[in-house]
Amino acid sequence: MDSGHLIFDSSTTQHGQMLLLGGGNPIFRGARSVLGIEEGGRSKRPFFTSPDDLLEEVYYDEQLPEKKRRLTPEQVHLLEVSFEEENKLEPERKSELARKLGLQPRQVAVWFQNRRARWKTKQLERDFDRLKSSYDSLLADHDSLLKDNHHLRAQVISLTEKLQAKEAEAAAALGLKPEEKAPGSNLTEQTSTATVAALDAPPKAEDRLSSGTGGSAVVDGEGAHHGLVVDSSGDSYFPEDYPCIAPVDGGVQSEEDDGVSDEGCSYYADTVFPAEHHHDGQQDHNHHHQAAEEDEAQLDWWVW
DNA sequence: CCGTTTAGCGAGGTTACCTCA
DNA sequence: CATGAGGTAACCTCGCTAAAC
Repeated sequence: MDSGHLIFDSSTTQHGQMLLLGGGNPIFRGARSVLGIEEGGRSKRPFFTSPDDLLEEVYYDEQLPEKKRRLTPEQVHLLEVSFEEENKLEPERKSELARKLGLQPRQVAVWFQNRRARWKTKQLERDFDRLKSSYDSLLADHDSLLKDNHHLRAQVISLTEKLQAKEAEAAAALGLKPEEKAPGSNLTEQTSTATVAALDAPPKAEDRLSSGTGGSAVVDGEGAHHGLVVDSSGDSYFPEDYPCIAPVDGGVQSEEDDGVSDEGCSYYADTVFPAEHHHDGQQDHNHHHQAAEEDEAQLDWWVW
């Protein structure tokens, strides 16, 4: 099962050292041949069967292992087209492609393997960018809300003080003592107290999170200006045009779809955002209250 | 049926070659 | 010309699966 390294196979050793010939003849340095690679690539690859082969002019002329060659643009184009159709390669399609392209089936298989790896790398980069911009937007919203809150609180205090002064004046005009309040004056106190309390209190979980009105407290309103979307079901914080991001709730990807799908799906789904931030019908209903309490306890959500 | 062997494939990681700035 | 970086073909290892025995 192990790869059969022939003496003159220039494949690397376990530590990446080259097996060089005759003191490291540069001619054969790294000459990983694309010739004679048998399907499967784990059986013997017929490079030089004996040292004598190397000394023959004919071999040099005709059988010198090819240096690694880039595929031609035409070959790459056809492979790309095929990859677009399906990023996995069935044996039949592999043979067909190899025949069309004049390549070894093994080369086609290797190209698809590498292509999937490249696709995955790019996809991860795209996902990272998306997540970062979402995070930045949310952070900006959060900062903005904190400022608003600060401003409103100052206003409440200021207006309350003015009202109290007016009440004192009214009481004086009626000849009442300062500790005696004019009729209805306690209403002002109650109102201002309630207002400040509202500014102090952390928002209810159902206000912060996606709700029936279609959005979180953060994302509602200004969030929309940043292209952020919490849709009516609260499934995703990703923009609507984000291609095929899996629903966060129950968004467990199938085995077949393990992030390497050709569908352009994100690698991130249920691991990115806490599940409790998304509605999930009955489960959400059952845990809503508890989750809200935990949120309030754990998050420094309402910071002055 | 059940365990073992074999072969193929995919993911993840690595190496070495090639190209280009 | 030398060199370092980036892209990529080819490879290795490991795990999994299915077919054959």
